[in-house]
Amino acid sequence: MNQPMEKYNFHEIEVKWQKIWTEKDYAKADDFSDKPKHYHLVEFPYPSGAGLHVGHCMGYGASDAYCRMKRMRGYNVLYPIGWDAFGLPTENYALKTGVHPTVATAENINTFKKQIKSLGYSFDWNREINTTDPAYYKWTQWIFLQFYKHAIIDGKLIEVADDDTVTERLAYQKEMPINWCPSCKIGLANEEVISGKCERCSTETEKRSQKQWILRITAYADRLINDLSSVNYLDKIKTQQINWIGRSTGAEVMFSIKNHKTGLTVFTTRPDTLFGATFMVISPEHPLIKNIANSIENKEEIDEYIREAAKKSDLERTEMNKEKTGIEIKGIKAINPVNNEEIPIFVADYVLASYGTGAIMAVPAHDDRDWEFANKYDIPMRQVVAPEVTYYKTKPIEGKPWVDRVVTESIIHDPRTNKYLVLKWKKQPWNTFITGGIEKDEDIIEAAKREIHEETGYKNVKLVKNLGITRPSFYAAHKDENRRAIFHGLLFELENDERDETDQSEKDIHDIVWLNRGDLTIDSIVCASFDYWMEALDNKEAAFCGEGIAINSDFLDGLSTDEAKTKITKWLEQHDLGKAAVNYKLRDWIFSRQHYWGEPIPIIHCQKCGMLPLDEKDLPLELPMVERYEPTDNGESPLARIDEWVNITCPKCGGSAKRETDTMPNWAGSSWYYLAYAMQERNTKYEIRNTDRVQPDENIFKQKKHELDYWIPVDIYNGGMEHTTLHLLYSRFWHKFLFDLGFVPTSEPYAKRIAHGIILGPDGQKMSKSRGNVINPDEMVKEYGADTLRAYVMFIGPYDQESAWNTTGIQGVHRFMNRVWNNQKLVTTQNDDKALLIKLNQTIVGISEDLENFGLNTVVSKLMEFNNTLEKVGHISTESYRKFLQLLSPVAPHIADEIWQKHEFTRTTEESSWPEADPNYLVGDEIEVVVQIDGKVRNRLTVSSTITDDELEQAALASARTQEFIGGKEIDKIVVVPKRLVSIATKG
RNA sequence: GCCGCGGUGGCGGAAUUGGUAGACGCGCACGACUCAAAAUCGUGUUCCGAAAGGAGUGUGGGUUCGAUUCCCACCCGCGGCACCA
Repeated sequence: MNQPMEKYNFHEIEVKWQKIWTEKDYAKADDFSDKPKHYHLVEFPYPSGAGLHVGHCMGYGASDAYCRMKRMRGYNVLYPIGWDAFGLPTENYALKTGVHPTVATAENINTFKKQIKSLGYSFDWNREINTTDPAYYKWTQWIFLQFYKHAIIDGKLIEVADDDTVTERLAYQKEMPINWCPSCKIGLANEEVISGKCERCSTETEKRSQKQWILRITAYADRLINDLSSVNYLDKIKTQQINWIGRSTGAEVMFSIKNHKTGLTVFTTRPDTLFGATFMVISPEHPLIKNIANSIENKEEIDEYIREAAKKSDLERTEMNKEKTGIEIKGIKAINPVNNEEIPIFVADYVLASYGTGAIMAVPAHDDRDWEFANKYDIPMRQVVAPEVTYYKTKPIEGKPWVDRVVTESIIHDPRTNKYLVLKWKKQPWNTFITGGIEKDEDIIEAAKREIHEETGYKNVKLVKNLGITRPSFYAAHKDENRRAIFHGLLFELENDERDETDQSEKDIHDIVWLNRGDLTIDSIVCASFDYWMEALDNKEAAFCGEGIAINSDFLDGLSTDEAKTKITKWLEQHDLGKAAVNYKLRDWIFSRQHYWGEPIPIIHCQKCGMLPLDEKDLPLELPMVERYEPTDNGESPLARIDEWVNITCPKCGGSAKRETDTMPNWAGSSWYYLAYAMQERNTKYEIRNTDRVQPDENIFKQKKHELDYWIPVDIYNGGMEHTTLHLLYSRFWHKFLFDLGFVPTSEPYAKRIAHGIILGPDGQKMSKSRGNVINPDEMVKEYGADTLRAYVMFIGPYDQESAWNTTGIQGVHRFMNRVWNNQKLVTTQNDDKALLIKLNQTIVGISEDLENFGLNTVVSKLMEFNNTLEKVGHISTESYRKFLQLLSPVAPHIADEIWQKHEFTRTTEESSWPEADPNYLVGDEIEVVVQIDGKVRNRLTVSSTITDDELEQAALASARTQEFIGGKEIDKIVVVPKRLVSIATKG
């Protein structure tokens, strides 16, 4: 190849190879093979009018590189693509232009397809799916019907008869307040409301009551948490799922209401604090208000508050969270079942109707929200948990006996001088507050006063504040024992100077000193509870929400929080006053939308027979053509306007009936699409259509059982971080349901989930049209080529982090491609230099590992490093060059194939196998070793790579430079790290 | 507030079973080519210092022969959740 190098004409090369790959059907996955399978899923795009986004390139390019490598390694790879095409943007477009969504979708898909193909991604187009294709959504509807026809009872899936109106179906209809977006005119799932605003248009949502279809995802809540332990997701994703489901364990407690038969049941995670409940709160929507309306003395006031609360949008309610409001229900009292205390009941909107029982017992001393509320409305608090403190100055000593005590610790304040009294000890270098043990049955205040009198002589002190109760552990040196003590902190005020002479024995021990607040510090005073007392002293106390030791709680006293929870729950169960209970933040999934462009819900409403599922053989229930797409103002779907579609005869009684007019949400079609890919090898072989050989009693999942058994689970699911809660949770839920039905072989759909970061605009801001910082992949392909764009999005930064687009960065990668192209001329028949062979083999090892771990930025940098070495060495053998092209091929497949072909290798790079490193060429003959002296690098030695530790140590010491830095000092220690370094520590 | 993640040159970022900090790329400087520019190629580029040397991975402490990596405390940034009892 001595002719002058022709220019790197990437455009020509890329078009050429894309055509060849398509003709060869290179990416085709085979159902069943002797090869190991790899099912690699990327999130299928929503074909919007805006076209492909560089963010898509990030995910698809990374996965494409991975899949190409896997194919070279001999895997039967399934890497499919399709279209998640139902949804609002297309409907809005239709609304504006009158173009039917089907037409707009087809156009958009065309554009997307062209763009995706221009990037050379190796998708298996034989398995392309489209959620808006009736052949596809037939099965989305079919799965919905299965939800309707089944229930989970005692953890088991059972079938529910059509006329059964009692059993709780997995799909059910219910009148309920929904989040209504007045702009989109659509009901939103809780998940689609972001801090009170519509996820799509950011309009404030309203509450609206409407009949809605709901999927009972909560029936799977525990499994959705527990099964996370069996999958390989990023911890971040697992945590997000767990938090979203929000499982809390605790107890339900029944409070009775004085002079009423009705009770009030609450859910609490802290039943151990039951003795500290000083009031109760119910949500404004709570039925109790209706049930006992006649007993309420301030009914009007309450009604007004409820009306106000109902008017508030979710946004207002959350914004209001700075200041809690509420109102006491006068005329009724609740009775605390453990001590029969009468406590007031409030209505307040900080308690949510939708969580737990919609009512709480309020324990202001141990809950921030209750604390705030009690403070505002001046409700008494009672501490029932003492925080445990281990005193840092005198830590308990293992092996010493433990002694329990109850102690008062008093701080005396003199308001005239604003100083605090401490005892300055004579024999010990410390100060203390006035402490003393409490005798049996002695009043705490009296005991404290007695102690104050004994130790200071002051006769007239007045208790001004309870500083709290703590439970410190410490070592008491004078008795040589460990102590666990309940400390009562008390603040007294000195009323006058009237004082008795103290005993000589007291005078011998300590003096009395008055200090300013500023001189009371944790170091100057021996006091285990110092921080707690000072917080209270400075009026900065807060609810103690942590765990500790139960106090003021009768039979729970002395127990740890965990022990107390167990004991009180048992007690409640024994007395039929409550039970252990679990609650979730996760709500059931509101599954209906009042829109046109979605899957029709296949249900029939007959006046006589009630609700009926559409017969499965009548699926798919196709969307009718309409003229107008606007949702109706009363919130009904546009389908409700088409009389000839809505009105049908009841399949059961033959009378008049109506179709359900709600459609499914955007999430429906994507909840099972990965199964559809696996069930559709090619259109010629099998089409998912109701017109072909599906028997009435058969379904596609049964027919395609072998294919599903072969492909499922998805081995790697790569997508955006933004879908890691909702879509992932929904599809896991559907999959578990299908697993229960026996249609899929695993309980989890995705063995591994990875997520890529987003690409920001060059300004570091999220790309958006309005900011004008959008990078168009088409333009990048035109200017630099697909290979450069592919390599650049890999090189841009760590795969899972967000990164900003850098215009000069892509130029740098393009320069690399050009250099790769030009370096073809360096291929010779000469033998390779050893240095090049070593670099090559190290690169093979490094890239293989990095690709496997999605360390894509370093894959590219390692290719660059090798290229740099090649340029320095100046020549490369054909054999080594082939290996380099193979390593390059997943990242930049077009240029790799083109050069490969020019060098007249048969087959394409992809058809070749992944190179193996030669272990003989991973380390050179000579290595550089570092000598550290007293922790600093002082010397570098070039030694044989076979050197032993002893030889290395000797070589290090023998070096003149080493000796110079040791400078005659005595050597304390020498550490040799084999073939890496020698560390010499000198004395002094 | 709670949970999670992170903080390394002028910039994006490499390197963690503790073992040469700054790979690779960008930018910048100088040089070659050119009438000139762009492109390309070469050399250099953590900071201070002429050098010897010293300092250095958010801050402060600790463990160690040795810490970006481990431990403690703190500061800052980002992401998620947010009155979930």
